Order: sequence, then structure tokens, then C-alpha cells
Amino acid sequence: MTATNAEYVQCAECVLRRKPLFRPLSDAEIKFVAEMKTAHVAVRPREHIIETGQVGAPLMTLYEGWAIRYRRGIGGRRHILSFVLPGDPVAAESALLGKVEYSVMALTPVALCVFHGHSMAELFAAHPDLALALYRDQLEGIRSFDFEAVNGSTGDAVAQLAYLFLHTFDRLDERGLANGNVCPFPLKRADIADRIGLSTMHLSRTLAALKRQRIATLIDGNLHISNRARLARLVHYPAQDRAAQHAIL
Amino acid sequence: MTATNAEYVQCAECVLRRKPLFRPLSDAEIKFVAEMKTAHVAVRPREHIIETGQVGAPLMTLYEGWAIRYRRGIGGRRHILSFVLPGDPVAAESALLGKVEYSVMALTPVALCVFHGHSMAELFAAHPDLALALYRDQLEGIRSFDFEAVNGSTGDAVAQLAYLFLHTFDRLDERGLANGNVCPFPLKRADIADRIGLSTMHLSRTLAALKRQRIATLIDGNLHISNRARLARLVHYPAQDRAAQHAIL
DNA sequence: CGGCTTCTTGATCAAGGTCAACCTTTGTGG
DNA sequence: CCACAAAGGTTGACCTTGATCAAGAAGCCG
Repeated sequence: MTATNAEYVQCAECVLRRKPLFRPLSDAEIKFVAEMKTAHVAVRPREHIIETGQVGAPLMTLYEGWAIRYRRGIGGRRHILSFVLPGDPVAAESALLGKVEYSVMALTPVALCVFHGHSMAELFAAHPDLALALYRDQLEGIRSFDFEAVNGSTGDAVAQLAYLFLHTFDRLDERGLANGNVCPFPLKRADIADRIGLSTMHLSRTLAALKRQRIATLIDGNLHISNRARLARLVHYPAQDRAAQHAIL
Repeated sequence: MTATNAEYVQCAECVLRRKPLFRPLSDAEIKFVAEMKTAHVAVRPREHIIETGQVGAPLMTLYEGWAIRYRRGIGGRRHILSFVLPGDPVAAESALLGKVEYSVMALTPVALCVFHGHSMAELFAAHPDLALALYRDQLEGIRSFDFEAVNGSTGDAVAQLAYLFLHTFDRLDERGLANGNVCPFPLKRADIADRIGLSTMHLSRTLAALKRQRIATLIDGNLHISNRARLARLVHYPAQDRAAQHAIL
């Protein structure tokens, strides 16, 4: 990752944190987090933020833009583990397990908050409520993993794609980044394919099917969900329980 | 779950906790955990410990035996998310997110420690080091999920099976439950199949292939790994970094 | 206007699913 | 201790989904 200058954002002024999705911080917590934040960094599209095996990467949060977290599998094929959206942590593994076993690459211009003014141990000791909220978030993340695992083993290509569309749309919506039934979707076909484990050719056919049935379409870097009910039925997508608030640093 | 009587095990006498795999607890931590533990419960094979959607299940740890954590997917098909082994938490989700989205069923006779003498919030406030260790464990769990996701999308049936064998063997070995190149493996073909998303018929063929090549065999409820190197090569199974210690309650 | 990369469409192929028969083990009641 | 039932496991034939290979069509930018 090559650090590029970016307008420094003070934690107290962070607009992201104010979104209803995120758990409000007490004054003491904001002060602590502000001390923890040591840089605000810009990264250009297709640049790596972290590479597999890297040690000592500091804890970061993605502030703006899209990134992918990926690994290479059998035959060197890329598998995208998740899309990293604003508010998501980057390299939490590194801070506690010593090294990361995945790479993270910016897809769009990205801004990152870097936290190494205090360690996680200090955070856990000083702010147990915040720590608990972070722990909760991990459990929620695992819940999504579980859904994907089940879906992956019992569903077909359409189900995979439907889940990706719905889950991504909802995550953006929670962050105030969706608009009606449209949200930004700055992904190439190859990115989508590598996320759900399809070939780009078959993905193309699957996308065509959803478009033909007027369920969902990709136009010009945006995802349009025209028939959410039908899309949801394709994956047994659970009705939105009002999502609980996430922790954010 | 029907509670059956079981010999109560005091935390101070817990033999599981003493295994080198687990992080030692300070005296104060042991005292806290002992206060947290409110029951020691036995469950019979094929009995549910938790069912999907259940609310208010207390945090538990599996003390002895094997259980499966599963969900039903599209078409009602069962997908086994993980095998629960001694020392693993059960229903951590419930304690923090309110309800569980999976079921847990005993495969063998099982003993459980039940913890609801203190809440997680109290634990986080009183013992930040222990809390951090629990957080770390979640991150490690996610690392395994990541590996499985990549393997699932880039590997074939043999790779899935090889990973399951190696990962399960290693987890048992860390707990002192393996013996040489043999470990207990009390699973039906249907359990294995539902874990890796294969039909029992195709699993049967895949097992036969591993047996024919003298790589690994299931005999009489035990897994024999006769050629670990070849098995590992089938999945690009990472060399064992000395596994870090896990937290345990 | 070339010369990229990305996307789509078609034809063929293979891994693994499904269906069906059969074999083997475990269990149960007489 | 045997007879028979039921569950679990294996094997074979056929079919489906999605991968692979190959050729074009669209964009995109110099």
C-alpha cells in the first residue's frame, strides 16, 4: 500500500459514525478512539491495502469506497471472501493473531482510518462496553458466513447471486448509500464471479436470466432491484429484523 | 434438550482446561468462571442441545463428546456448519444476539457446562484479558471459515474431504484425543456428506478412492490417516504453525 | 482508427447429483 | 439364538449444472 495524502478526518467529526447503523460512542470512548487513530490514508483503485502473509499491519477501518478481501485457492484461483464497505474493519486479524491470511485490494478510490495509537488489549481494558460490541459484531459476521455456507451447499447459481445482491444492497442501505431500489455496484463481472465461485460465462447467463425476468439488473455500475420479493424467494432470504447497531472505531 | 443428571465437575478440577491447548486462567478468573458455571448437563445421542430460533439459551461449553451445529437450507436440506468438540463454545450467539440461527445436536453422549451465573458484559468488565482471548478465538474461527470458503469454491470433492479429515484430526490431536495417526470419528456417511455438501453416494466413491490410494480410511468409527503428506497436498493444507492457545470458560 | 479489456453467446465436456437396486450391519422380538 | 426388519452403505446407469474452450461483440482510451 502506498500512502497517498487524504484530508484528515477527526473522529469527533466522523460522519460515518453518526449513521444510525452504528452504536453511539460515549465521550470517553471518542477520546480513546481519537487517540488510537494515527492516520487517514487514501488508496487508489487496484492498489493493495494488505497482502497475504503480511505481519504487523495495524488495525484499520474503511472510511470511504469499496475494497475486496480475497485469497487464492487451489490452482491459484482468486476467491473473494467479502466486500469491504465503509465502517468495516480491515486487518483485525493482524492486530491479534500476528499476521493476515488474506489480501485486501481497493476497487474504487478508498480512504482508511489507521489505528495504532493504542493496542486492542488497552481498548479491552479501558472500554469493556466497546469491546463487547466488537465481539458481538464478530458473532454477527459469523452468522452471515453460516448463511453463505448453507446457501453455497444447497443453492444453485441463481441463489448465490440473489443472496449477494440482497445482502450487499442491505449493507449499503444501512449505511445510507442506497437510494430507493438502486445502489452503487462498482464490480466487474470477474469480481462477482470470484465472489460466488462461478465462471464469468455462467455468471453472464445467470445475470441475463434475472434481467429477463425483470427481477434485478446491473446498469452502469449500479444494481437495480426491481422485484425484491421474487429475488428474496430465490434464496429464502430472511426478512429484515431491524439490524442491531454495529461497533465502529 | 432434556437435562439428564451428570457428575458435576468443578471448574477448579476441570481436566479439559489443563490441556496445553487452552490458555491458563488466573486464580481470579477461575473464581469468576466457577461462579458463572451453574450446571453440568448430560445429553444423549441424537438429542438437540439447541434448536433454530431458540431465544435465551445460556452460554455453554461442550465438555465431553461430539455434537453438530447445523442449519437447513434450500429444499430443507441439512447443512452441518461445524462439529462441536470438547472445549468449544455452544450458543455464544444467543447470549449476545438474543437468539440462535442454528441447531445443535449431540452425536455421541455429551456433557455440557452451563454458564449463566454472570453475563458476558460482566465478564468483559471484570476480566478484559479473558475477553480479549475470546475475541481472538472468534478471529481464528473466521480464519477457518475463510479457508473452507476458498476450498469450497476452488476445490473438488477430494479436497473437501481431505480438509475435513486433516482439520478434524488436528483439532482432536490438540485436545489430546488423537493417538498416532488415528482419531475417533463417530460420524455416519450422511453426517460427513452434509458437512461438505456432497451426496452420500458420491462421498462413498470419494472415500473409496482415498482408501484405494492408501491415504486415509474410516474403520469402525475411527479415522486412520496413513499418508498425511499426500492428504495435505490434495488441499494445500497449511503446515501447522504451532496453534496458539484458545480461551475456554 | 487500431488495440486493449470486458462482456456475451454457443458448443462441448465433466463432476457430481439423482434414482434404483442391492449388500451389510445393527437391532429387536419371539 | 435365530428371523426378520430397518437403517446404513455401496455400486451402477443416467442426467443436470455449470466449467471450459472458442469466437465474436461492445466499450474505452490512446
